[in-house]
Amino acid sequence: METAITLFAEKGYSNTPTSEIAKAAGVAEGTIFRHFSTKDNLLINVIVSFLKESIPLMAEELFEDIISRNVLSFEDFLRELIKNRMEFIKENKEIFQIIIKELLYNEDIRKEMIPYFVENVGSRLMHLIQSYQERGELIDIPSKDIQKMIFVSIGGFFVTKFVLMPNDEGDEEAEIGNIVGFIMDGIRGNN
Amino acid sequence: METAITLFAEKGYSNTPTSEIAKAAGVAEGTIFRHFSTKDNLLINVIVSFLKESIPLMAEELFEDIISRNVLSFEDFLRELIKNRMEFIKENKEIFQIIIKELLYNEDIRKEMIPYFVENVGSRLMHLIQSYQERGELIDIPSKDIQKMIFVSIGGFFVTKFVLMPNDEGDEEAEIGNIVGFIMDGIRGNN
Amino acid sequence: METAITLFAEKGYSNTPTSEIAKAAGVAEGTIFRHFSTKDNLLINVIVSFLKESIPLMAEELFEDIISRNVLSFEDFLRELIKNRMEFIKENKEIFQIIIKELLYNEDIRKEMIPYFVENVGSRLMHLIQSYQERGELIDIPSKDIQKMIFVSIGGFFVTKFVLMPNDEGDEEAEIGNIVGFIMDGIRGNN
Amino acid sequence: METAITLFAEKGYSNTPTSEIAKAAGVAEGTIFRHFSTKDNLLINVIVSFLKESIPLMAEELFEDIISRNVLSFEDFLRELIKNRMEFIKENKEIFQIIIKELLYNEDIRKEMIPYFVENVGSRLMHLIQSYQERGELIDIPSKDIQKMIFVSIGGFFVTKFVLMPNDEGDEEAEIGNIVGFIMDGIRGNN
DNA sequence: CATGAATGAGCATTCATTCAT
DNA sequence: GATGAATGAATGCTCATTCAT
Repeated sequence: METAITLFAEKGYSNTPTSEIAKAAGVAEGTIFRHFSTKDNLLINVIVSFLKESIPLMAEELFEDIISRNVLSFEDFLRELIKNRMEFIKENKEIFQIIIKELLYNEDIRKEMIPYFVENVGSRLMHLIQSYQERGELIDIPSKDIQKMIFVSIGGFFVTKFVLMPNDEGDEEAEIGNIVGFIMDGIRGNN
Repeated sequence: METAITLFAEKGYSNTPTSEIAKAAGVAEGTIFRHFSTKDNLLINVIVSFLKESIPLMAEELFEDIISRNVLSFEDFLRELIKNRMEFIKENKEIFQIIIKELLYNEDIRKEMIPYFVENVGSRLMHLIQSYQERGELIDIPSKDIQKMIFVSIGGFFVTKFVLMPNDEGDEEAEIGNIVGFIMDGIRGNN
Repeated sequence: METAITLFAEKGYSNTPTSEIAKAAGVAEGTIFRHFSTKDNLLINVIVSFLKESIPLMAEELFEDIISRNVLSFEDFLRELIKNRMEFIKENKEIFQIIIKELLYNEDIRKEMIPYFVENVGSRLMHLIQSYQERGELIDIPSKDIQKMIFVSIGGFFVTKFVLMPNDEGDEEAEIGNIVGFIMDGIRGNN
Repeated sequence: METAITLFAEKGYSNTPTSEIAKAAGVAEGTIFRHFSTKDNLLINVIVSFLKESIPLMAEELFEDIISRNVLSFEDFLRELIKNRMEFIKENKEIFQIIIKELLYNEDIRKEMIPYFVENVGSRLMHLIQSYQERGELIDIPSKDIQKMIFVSIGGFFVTKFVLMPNDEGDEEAEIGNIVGFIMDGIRGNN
């Protein structure tokens, strides 16, 4: 699976022959099929086992904690969320690239992943947004719209940084500051 | 090329055999290769000829006009920009899907398109942003950062709407309002 | 198709790789699939096009002729039938072997061929038998039973001669005499 | 071996993976190879151990008995033979199907089985025929020819009934009567 | 300039067989 | 003796590309 992740990330799923995966992994081609039965299944295994690990973790670590303590401002929460996810993706850069690519390319994966993500992450974020809205920290528009903006901004940021332009180095601290500022206050000048 | 666009959008470039394109287009398979010499080249032709048409148009129509007249607020400009591009993408939904998909999947295309786009659209937008910054309408951070936020927000919005979830109908007017509001003022509550 | 016939007859359908057929036929492997799309389809083509040629021929040449003239004894008819079919099978030995083998091995082919054969050959033979029965030349048991005996005897004879023991040379004239005598009069001694 | 018999009969030898046999038999795949060393060898074991059991039995039960007592007419002997073998095949339907199929498909098996069968069953039958011929009960043609007719008729009957058209139910008593009558007296009318 | 048959490298998958545990 | 993971050669099939007509 590790070898597959590396190769899929490099050349894309459908441009990576199983023979190459086998050779790179130092096993026979048959072994791959004994374990995963299908090349498609290997991809799904790679993705699912990553998500299974990462999404609950993310949910636990961040949301529950924060909600129960109720200590942070939404702005601080956002910063923590982005920092935390950025570290995570940096450690799992390759598989993140695969997921993003296949999300667009592969309808089956799209159909399975989007609802899974919305359900697990979306619903928690939504509650959080609502509780901050009640305290007046966030604007009073449908929480679903706020959530969507946040997803698009953070997702777009990560996709740009890790998939579209993976070679652009930037000052991460500053980038995070920028995006948090942007999500919170937009770009309007204050005169 | 029209047939190719339709099929590439439907099933993805690498899952569309040239034989199928030929049949659907009512020509012989050889004819495709006489004109484009390579399947890759057909894809590039499709994308490039679309961009050649659309980007200058976009540049002319919007930027020059606006800058010379100097009449709109940045918020109004943004709204016009998004409306205009939304119409355009709606009319060219299929090829937009292709470009987004291949942008992620195909390194060659990514390497060719991103600089082209940055140069043609980015530079103009940058100037515009700077002139609005000078008037104090936009915050005083590096104009490049502002531009990036705007790209990510608008791009993410379009990708979500037309590629990731093409079946979700929504109130467009409201959506545009939301995103413009978000880009300008973020999500912070006003108490 | 000729090459396929030879190889299928030699080693059996499922033990003959398409690669070998291609090589032996002096064409590329892809060419086989361009024409027949499937290995199964190649087999079916081989068999069907043979049957299409042979069965109507057999029906015309023998039955109609004989019935209309009404000249032969059933014994003479049998002799003619067997002689004629023997020549035919000798000319098409290989494909006969294929058909017999696959008839047993391949349920699909069995399900298609038996009814086809019964309908085309069986019904004509049945009428003939009945008309000979009316004249008292044949015993008075259900014509279907007579037909079945004849099929089994002639079929068994051909299968033994051309498939099971293709290397046993024998005096054909005598063999035919034997089998006609056997079908007509059995093996009972006359004391 | 029992599991193999069932599966070989169902789908044919070469369409039955050893993995499936192992699973259905509730043993590990390696175990099959520990016992039979080769898939081919498993088939041969299945067939040979069946023949070893059945042919001597057949020889003993029928021939010796009959010859020593010398009581039956050949017609009665035939009837007994067919009845007896029919029961036997009904009890071993699956393996009979396998043997018939592989007899045609597999040259090695054909080369081994036909001589074995001829030697064990053929020679005894030949003697029997000769003794009946001496008494004038059977026609005076080479006993080998009579034997061949009988083999083909009975064999063809069983193959049709149990392999080609295993779903056709029929009145067995009548079928046996028909075939015995046919072998003894043929189909000629008596006027 | 269009055609479409031919090509053959490339690929996912199967399966009999081996062997360390 | 049994196990079952690993093996890798073999196979049916696909598809971009070529080229004679």
